[in-house]
Amino acid sequence: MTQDPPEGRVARRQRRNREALIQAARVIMSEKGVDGATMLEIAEAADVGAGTVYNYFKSKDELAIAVLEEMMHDLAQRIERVTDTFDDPAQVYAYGVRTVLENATQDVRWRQLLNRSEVIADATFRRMGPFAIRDMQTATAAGRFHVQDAALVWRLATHAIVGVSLAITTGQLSPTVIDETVVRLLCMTGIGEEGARELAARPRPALGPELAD
Amino acid sequence: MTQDPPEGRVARRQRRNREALIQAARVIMSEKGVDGATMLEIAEAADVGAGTVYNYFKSKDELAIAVLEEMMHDLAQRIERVTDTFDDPAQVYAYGVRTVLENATQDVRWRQLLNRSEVIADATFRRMGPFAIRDMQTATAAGRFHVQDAALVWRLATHAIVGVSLAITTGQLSPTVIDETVVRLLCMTGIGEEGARELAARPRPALGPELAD
Amino acid sequence: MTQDPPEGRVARRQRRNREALIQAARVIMSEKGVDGATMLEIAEAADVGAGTVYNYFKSKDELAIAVLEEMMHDLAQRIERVTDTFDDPAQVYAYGVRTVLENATQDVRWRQLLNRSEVIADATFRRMGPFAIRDMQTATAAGRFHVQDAALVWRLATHAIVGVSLAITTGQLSPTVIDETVVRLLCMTGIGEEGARELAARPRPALGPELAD
Amino acid sequence: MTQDPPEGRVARRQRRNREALIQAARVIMSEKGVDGATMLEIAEAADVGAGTVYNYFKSKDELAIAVLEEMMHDLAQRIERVTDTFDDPAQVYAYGVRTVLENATQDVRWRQLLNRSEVIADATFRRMGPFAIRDMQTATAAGRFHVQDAALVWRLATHAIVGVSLAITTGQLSPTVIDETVVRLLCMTGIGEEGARELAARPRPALGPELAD
DNA sequence: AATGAATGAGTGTTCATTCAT
DNA sequence: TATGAATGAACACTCATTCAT
Repeated sequence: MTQDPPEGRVARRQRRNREALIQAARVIMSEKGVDGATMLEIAEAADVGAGTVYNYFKSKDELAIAVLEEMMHDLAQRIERVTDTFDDPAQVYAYGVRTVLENATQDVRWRQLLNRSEVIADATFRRMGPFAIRDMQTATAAGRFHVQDAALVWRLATHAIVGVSLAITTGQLSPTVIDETVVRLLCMTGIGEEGARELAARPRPALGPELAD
Repeated sequence: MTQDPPEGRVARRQRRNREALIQAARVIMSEKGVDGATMLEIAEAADVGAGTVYNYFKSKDELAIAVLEEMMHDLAQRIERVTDTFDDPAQVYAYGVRTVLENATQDVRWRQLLNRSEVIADATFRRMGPFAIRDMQTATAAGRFHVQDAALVWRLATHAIVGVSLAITTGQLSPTVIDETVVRLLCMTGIGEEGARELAARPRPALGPELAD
Repeated sequence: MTQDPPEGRVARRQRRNREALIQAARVIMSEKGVDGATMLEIAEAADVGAGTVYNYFKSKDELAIAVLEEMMHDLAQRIERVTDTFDDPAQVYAYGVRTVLENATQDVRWRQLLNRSEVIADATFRRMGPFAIRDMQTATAAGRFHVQDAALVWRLATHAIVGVSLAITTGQLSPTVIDETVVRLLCMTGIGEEGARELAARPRPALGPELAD
Repeated sequence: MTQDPPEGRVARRQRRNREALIQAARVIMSEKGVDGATMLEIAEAADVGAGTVYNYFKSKDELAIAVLEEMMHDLAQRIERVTDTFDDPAQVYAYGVRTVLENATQDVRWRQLLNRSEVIADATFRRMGPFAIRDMQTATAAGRFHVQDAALVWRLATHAIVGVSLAITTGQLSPTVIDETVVRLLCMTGIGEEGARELAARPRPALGPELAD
């Protein structure tokens, strides 16, 4: 009964470097935007050589994507922490959908990070998918939702969310459409319009603060 | 009986150029961000030579500011169009404050346009000031507000709005603070907390669409 | 009856710059190879700013192609100077074909300049085409050749030349195949094998020296 | 009764690595040129780690030299195979000189491999020297040549060959000088101009193909 | 005032080489 | 000795800005 071999020094340094790079990029890119951040300053902030960044990320773009995914991971955990106490599994999913949509709309960094919707949608799908899918399945088991292919529903939802949020942040849509968007996305779970409206109208506890680095 | 002395050809072309440049920059910078937009492509879109831009704007930064101000001007007009029909002058101001705050929070372009809060606050103060100040004075005359130096109150409000919106868009504050922020800003007019809450709670008609270029 | 408007100062400087760049690149790239030459040293040798090079050539590659074409142009002129005195028009073409082939094989710079055969073949086709085609047509008119579509024959010849020379310079073929290659290429003109052999066997005056820059 | 002490596993692997590296470099550098080839891809093609290359070659330059020498070794063997059947020992040397000159002129890889003449001359001197010197001595013993210090003559010849070939490949000399160059180099052996011309004029069987890797 | 060629500082990225393991 | 992660110098290329015309 051996444990995992106690991660060698090299592997440890690599993990540290990778994380340090993502954190440094997260801070700097959030401040100045992706274009404003230079690879050199990120490298220096992470205390590695200029070329080392490219041992971990093939390009600045890939680093930006890693930062985006890290932020999504964070968000997912903050959502978990709130929904932990919910009794109704359907409400867990509803809270998640709403929160993701609001963040996509209001956290500039999501857009500042990448201008390409597909990338954001993809990251959202992959990083938050496990939770969303689990929630839908739980709610379906509890008889609240009626979803067969939860992954598909989540795929549809992420693209819809990103598309709408893009339209809002570029002034094509008014932010007031958020409420109705949530209702429509909940309808996709087969809960019925009444149920969807009721879910969407429930009071929503505020999200905890962003995790420190 | 002549009209305004028929603006000479030169002056006409200059106005056209300036406006064309702002419109071109608005479109391109909205799409690609300030950094992503090049002065050359803006010049070409506005159908002027590369160097000509600098006859109108001292730098790319100054052009971005002009675009920001243009967008604020637009927003002010769209607000006017809605509040035109309001009976209560206090509500006019309340609607304006809330709308500016929501836009500052949700329209990425404001931040994408400039990273410096002071500049945004300043532009907001100057471009929307005439309306806001007028509204406060009207409401004061009607006995709803009690404001002596409306310009000062508006100055305070703009900096507060921009600061809070920055905190929201960078994840330091939850978007849910918006409601309370509006109430507190209304309190500054001397309407009293009860009145502020009541004003803030009134239904808000949606803003009209952005003006075409 | 006006002359060409006496080329303005701008146009003059531009021509000077372009030529200076090509000459500088020709010298430096010949010495160190394309990869070994840096755009900055070429710019400095041509006495222009680092960025200016890109006003004339979209990329280093394009500059290398321009140098290649310049060298072909030179070669064409040196061939002309020799063949000027030939009586037999067929011999003019024969001399040209042989000389191009020998140069392609022996002047490292052609290969050092570009590693891509198609580009070399294309440059050869375009820069020497006018001469080669004219020669074939003259020889056809004189009853020596029987060529309908001279451009096509020249197209075939250039690709064949470049392909064979590549094989020779990479050691796949022995340089001794050059003689037979010339004969076969001459056969394409319809002069018949005997005639081709006779043409190929004639003594060949040496080419003059490369033109100074 | 043991043979050569059965080269230990270590020594065997070392020889294999060194050879594999040279072969890999030969192929890749021939394709892309020295600058175009990266040490990493060479290492991978030879199936060793990136750092391992430096246990065998101090630098990329030194590896390129090793490749050059390997190619010379090859060439020497291919020459041997042809001259094996020659009766006149003087002709063996003559064939060798001519072949080296032609190759230096026509095989781009020699120049692509290294830009410094001295290095090429040196490699030629060392790798082909044993054969050339032996041939001169044999021919002297047979009364055909009159050479006292064969190594010196070969030293002179190699520098002359490389110098002329450089001039040809850079367009300073016409390839037609090759014939006369061979004659003059043969004269250095004391065979007399007549003899040299006669030797140079003899038909030359083609070289066999390059050895596969 | 308008033009667009010239400029050069600044950036992302590559890669030969080193070195700790 | 073999490894491959780390390094940083070097380079192609972009683009805001200037300035001669």
